[in-house]
Amino acid sequence: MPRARTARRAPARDAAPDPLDEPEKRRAILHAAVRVFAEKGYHGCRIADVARAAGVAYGLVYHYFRNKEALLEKVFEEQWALFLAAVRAIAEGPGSAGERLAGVCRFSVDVLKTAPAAVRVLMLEVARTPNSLRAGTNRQTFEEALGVIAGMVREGQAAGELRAGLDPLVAAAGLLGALEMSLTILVLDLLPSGSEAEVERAKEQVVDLVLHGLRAARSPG
Amino acid sequence: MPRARTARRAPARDAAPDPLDEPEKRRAILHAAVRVFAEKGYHGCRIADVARAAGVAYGLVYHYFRNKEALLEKVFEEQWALFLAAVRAIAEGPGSAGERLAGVCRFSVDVLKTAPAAVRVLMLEVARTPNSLRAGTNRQTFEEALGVIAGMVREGQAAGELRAGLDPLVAAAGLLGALEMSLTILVLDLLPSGSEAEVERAKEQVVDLVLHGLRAARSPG
Amino acid sequence: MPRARTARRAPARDAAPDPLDEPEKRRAILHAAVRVFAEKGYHGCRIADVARAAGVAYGLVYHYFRNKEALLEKVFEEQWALFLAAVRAIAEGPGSAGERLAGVCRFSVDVLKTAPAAVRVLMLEVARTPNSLRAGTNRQTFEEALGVIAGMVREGQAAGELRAGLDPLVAAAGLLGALEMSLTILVLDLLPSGSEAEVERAKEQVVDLVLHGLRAARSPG
Amino acid sequence: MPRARTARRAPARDAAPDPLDEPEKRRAILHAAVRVFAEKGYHGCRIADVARAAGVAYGLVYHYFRNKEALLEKVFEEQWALFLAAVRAIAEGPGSAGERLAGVCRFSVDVLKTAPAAVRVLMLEVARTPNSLRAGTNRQTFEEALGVIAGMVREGQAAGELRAGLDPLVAAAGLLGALEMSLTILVLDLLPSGSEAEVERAKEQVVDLVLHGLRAARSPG
DNA sequence: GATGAATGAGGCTTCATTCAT
DNA sequence: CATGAATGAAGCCTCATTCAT
Repeated sequence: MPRARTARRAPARDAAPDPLDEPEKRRAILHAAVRVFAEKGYHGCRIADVARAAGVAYGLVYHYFRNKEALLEKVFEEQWALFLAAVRAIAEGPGSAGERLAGVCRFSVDVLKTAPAAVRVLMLEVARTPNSLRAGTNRQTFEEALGVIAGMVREGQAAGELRAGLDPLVAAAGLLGALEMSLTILVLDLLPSGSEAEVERAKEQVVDLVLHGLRAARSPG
Repeated sequence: MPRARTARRAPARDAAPDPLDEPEKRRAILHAAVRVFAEKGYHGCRIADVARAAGVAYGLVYHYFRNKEALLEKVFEEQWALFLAAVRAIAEGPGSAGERLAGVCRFSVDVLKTAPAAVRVLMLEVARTPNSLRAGTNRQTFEEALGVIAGMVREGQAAGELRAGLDPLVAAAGLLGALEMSLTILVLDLLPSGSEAEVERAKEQVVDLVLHGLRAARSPG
Repeated sequence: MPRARTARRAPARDAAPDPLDEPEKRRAILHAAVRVFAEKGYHGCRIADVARAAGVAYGLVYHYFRNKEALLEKVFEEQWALFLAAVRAIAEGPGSAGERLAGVCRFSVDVLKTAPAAVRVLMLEVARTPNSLRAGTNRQTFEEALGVIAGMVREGQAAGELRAGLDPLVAAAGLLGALEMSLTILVLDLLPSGSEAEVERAKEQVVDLVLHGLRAARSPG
Repeated sequence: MPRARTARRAPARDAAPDPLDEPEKRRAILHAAVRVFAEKGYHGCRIADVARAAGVAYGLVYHYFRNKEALLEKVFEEQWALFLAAVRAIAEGPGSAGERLAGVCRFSVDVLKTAPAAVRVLMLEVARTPNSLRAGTNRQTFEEALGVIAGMVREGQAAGELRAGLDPLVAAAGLLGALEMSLTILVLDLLPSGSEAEVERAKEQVVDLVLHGLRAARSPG
């Protein structure tokens, strides 16, 4: 009698399990980790904090993840994967390159509203520890995101819609950077972001900045 | 009995001493801290690492700085102060707003070539730990830099040189962010940066991107 | 309703079950434990290691044994019981005391060839942890073995075959000790023990040493 | 001004410092470790126990020793070094080979009276953990001791004083083993060892056993 | 000033053991 | 019987910080 759906292979500590089959508590731990890392920072929190936030026993974290760092990796991996998937969907969707790049910006700001904690982890912690961006899955995922965006830039340039001469990689990095720092000052409340309208406005500002740059259309300079 | 010339006010742990009178080893510690923080990150290094790199006993670090965090603050303070001073000099110098903003970008990339470690500290660690940007001198310094740049944007807008409608703060953040991420991919070698010429080219790309944005001047879109 | 043949008394955790009726997996666990304890030592292995080696889930170990220590006790008990039974058989068999003691030595070395892991457990772990020989079943079993051998010595002394004046207990301990250390250097490969012949020779050396001592028959001393 | 005697090189965690210059507390820790390991066994004690017994702070143990295992190694090393030195002195001293071997046995038993804790560590813990005798300094030291004793046996055989035909290594191992097990039963109080006289008697028994073996001089067998 | 021995709290990690299925 | 997810106490080790010299 095949115990099909319930068949659960060995916990496979740290390997990404089939989402449909993923133990509920493993997910709880990952969700809690996002919140806790976002709140107190990777170095500022203890595994115990994550476990408590997840409502599980201390040791269970180590049942599912090799150690604290592996947990962080996993969190990054998942968050970036989500982001990357969305960016890909936009990149492969309809619209001109400029429209799609604008879409990426808008999406990013929207996520901030929906899941600020996740964004903070991505923004404040990802890639910020030396040797984090420099190696491993994170770097790879980051490069992929960069590549997808650079690809859009390239398309736009080929279509004559975007300015030629710009290195697509530099452009992509600039876009992500501008995006990130803008989100950061939103997160840090350097910019008024209380109301829906304010965030909406900030969103268009970012889009505008990245697409049109600073200079006035018919600048005297 | 006045020990006139040697009269050194109480070590003034952690206060910035008169540069001319600053003990050589205090300076050595600060320099070492920049390198070590850049190399291994604040949390990834021990006071002993800094002391060793400075060639002093680690007790001495505590002679000059209240604790590890105070040392970090001081490092940030100095690095940002240098950056801020340069940005201010450019901001108050000659040229149109656009030219001066371009100057800031060029200066930043140049610093990277001269002192990559210092830049990495600024880029990777500053403001990236939750509660670090959110409070303290760092945030203040960051806001100042943001303000100076936003000021230039405002001037440019007033002069009709830069596009009105853009929030100067968002623009400033975008500029810093684009700058940072571009530098980051340079640092991470995602962009070829071996030769002088390559770095020079990257520099102009960044300037270009920030000032003109992505869209072609007479885009068909 | 008597479940006659299948009637298995409550698992009787840890009690030695009727050998004929012993669950196969219980035996597998015990066998695995001998190997694993021998390989990594009691403290150096986890219950999970034993379970894995036995090919069962580690929960099952607790089905059959109260805890890790009880498992160790059981392993010792079985190994020593086997050894003790053999020694007893020899002791009660034919031959002079000297011949029988020689038989014990020969048997011991032979076991090493057959089941080196089991010997290592006996040699390296038994009784070596403070409080292990000092109390519990192990000590008792050890004392029994000592007693049986001392008995043979006593018989030999009574028969005038073995030197009087020697404390039988000291003699028994000396014999076991010499045996153990000799086996140890075999196990550790301090002595060439690759070939059958070499082991055979070592065996006779040990017998010789214990029975005749070091001094030459008509020593000048 | 040369600070000759006080000149203390870097702590050299774990390296054997010049005895004359060894920090008092380092010595205290080593002494305490011998006692505590002997009392509760390596696995049965915590670093905190050692620190408390030594009257120092927890962390100081790690100032002088890399970790718990390194501390154990050091303890073994020192104890074996002392034993080895004594054995060497006896081996190189006057007397026939038999007399000197007897001297080794007597010395060993005497040490037990003087420093039972140290002996227990040597007896019960040394070489008893798998992979302890098998590698590292311990094995080497053990082999040396074995070699020195085997050397005496060889001399005795050459002089016709000891029985030829015996493998010196087996003989040395047998001697050490008999010695150890005899000491063990003394330590474990399987043999009455309360009074001075009893221990003295046991000592001669061991000497007798090892030198003359079990068999009666003119055994009927 | 300078040194590094000494301190001890904090936190990660392990792993024996329990228990629901 | 069998499984392995879940628990949590225990203990090793790190490292910021203090202090006597």
